[in-house]
Amino acid sequence: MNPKTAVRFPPSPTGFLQAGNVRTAVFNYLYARQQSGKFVVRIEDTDRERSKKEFEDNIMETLEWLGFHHDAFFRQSDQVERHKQVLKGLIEKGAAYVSKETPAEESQRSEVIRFKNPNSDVTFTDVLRGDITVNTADLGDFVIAKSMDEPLYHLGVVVDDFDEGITHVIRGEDHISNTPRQILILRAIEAPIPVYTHLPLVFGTDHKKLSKRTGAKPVLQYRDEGYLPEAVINYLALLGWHPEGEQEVFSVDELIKIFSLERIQKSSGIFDEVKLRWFNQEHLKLLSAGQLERRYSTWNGKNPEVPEAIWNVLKASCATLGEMRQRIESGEFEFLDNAPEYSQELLLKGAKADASAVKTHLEHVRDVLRDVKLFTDTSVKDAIFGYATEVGRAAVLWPMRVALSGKEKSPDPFTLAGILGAQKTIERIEKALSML
RNA sequence: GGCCCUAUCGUCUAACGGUUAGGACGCCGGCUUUUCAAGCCGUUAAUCGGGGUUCGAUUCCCCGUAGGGUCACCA
Repeated sequence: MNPKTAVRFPPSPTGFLQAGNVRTAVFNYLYARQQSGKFVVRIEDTDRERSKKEFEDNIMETLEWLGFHHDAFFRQSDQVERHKQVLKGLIEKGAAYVSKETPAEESQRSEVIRFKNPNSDVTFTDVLRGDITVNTADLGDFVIAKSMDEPLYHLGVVVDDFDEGITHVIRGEDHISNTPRQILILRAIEAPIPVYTHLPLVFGTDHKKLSKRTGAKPVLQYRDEGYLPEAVINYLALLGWHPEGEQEVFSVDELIKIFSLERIQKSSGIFDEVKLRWFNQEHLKLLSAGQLERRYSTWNGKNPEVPEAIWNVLKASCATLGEMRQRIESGEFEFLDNAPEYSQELLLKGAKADASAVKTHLEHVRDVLRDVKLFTDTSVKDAIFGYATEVGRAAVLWPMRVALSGKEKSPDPFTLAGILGAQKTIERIEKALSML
């Protein structure tokens, strides 16, 4: 670990983690790992009223699923004594003061701690946008604590970032307007100013900041639907950031290697679930049949009973593990174990040939297959394909496929033959023959 | 409304000031080992508007316009 770089991901446990939050986590994590720096997770629970344990659990479970392991973890509520100490120092210096108030609302205190605003221009440098100057005068003497024991957000953030040695603050651009007042506090406690990178926001299809209301799902729901964490990370990383070149599918390790703050986009992006699906399917395809089966089993909690070759079929037609489960559990592949029932009509439907011709073809196929020594999908294909091409592929392949599957739609006949093996394949062709 | 940020195909994006403005997703079409997929090939589609600067602006500057963010004793 390189102490030169430290970043943090500080969600407040007032809601579940959705794609917008998680993308911030992705950028922070990628940057931390690339720099061999420290990735700090901090639960911002200074608002005791709204903070809920279930949300903290959701946050930690999401990070765990993504594989974003932290190098340090703490809750802001554990730092109250430290915040109190800083508050005292600030008041002694005259940088803050206890202010008597007339509560406008019932929940408000008659005494709060306000920061003495110098009412000046504050300029900071954003990695993406360059210098940003804001006049803090219209902020007034803002409240930094409700009481000595109840620090508020800005105070907590600044002190905790300082204590953790945070060097890079990578957060949503909705925090740009918070930055000047945080810098004011930073100066008052004589803490170094971190490098700021304000990320463009992630919008929903309504072009508004992603939120629960606008249909943002908890990211864990994508896990439940059968998305792979590496696909979610890949998609989110490319939402608002782009490497050089035209490659889009990357492993997490590759992303860590090539990520750069400088190439982050300045304008907001819309979360597109359709493209996420595509990324997921691409990552699914990267898995071998064996790997896929293991991932599926872990995800589904039990071992599926389908032949290994089916995983390759599933990969070509499903974008998520959930879709695979649906296909498997619908009984679609039961025909592999039990000889299928079907009508003569279906057997001839796509053959573009009459019954007697089909009969001749299937007899030929049967005879040829009896002589195939090493019975695999490719050897079956080698044995039959030339003949099929000669007499018309549809006339041979369609009935053969129906004979093996009993279905209008299925994997191709060679794949099926390979899965079923010589005996079953020939038996099923015999059965079809008996129907003609 | 004040302050701040942003602006390339529907979406994600590429393009040291000089490209027929490129790629990806989706859509549509075609090809194929019949069918459903996958794969391959192709089509459709964009520089917000107006002024500058420049031999030359997607690119730099200004003004509009549009979108967004933020203005708590929330974070």
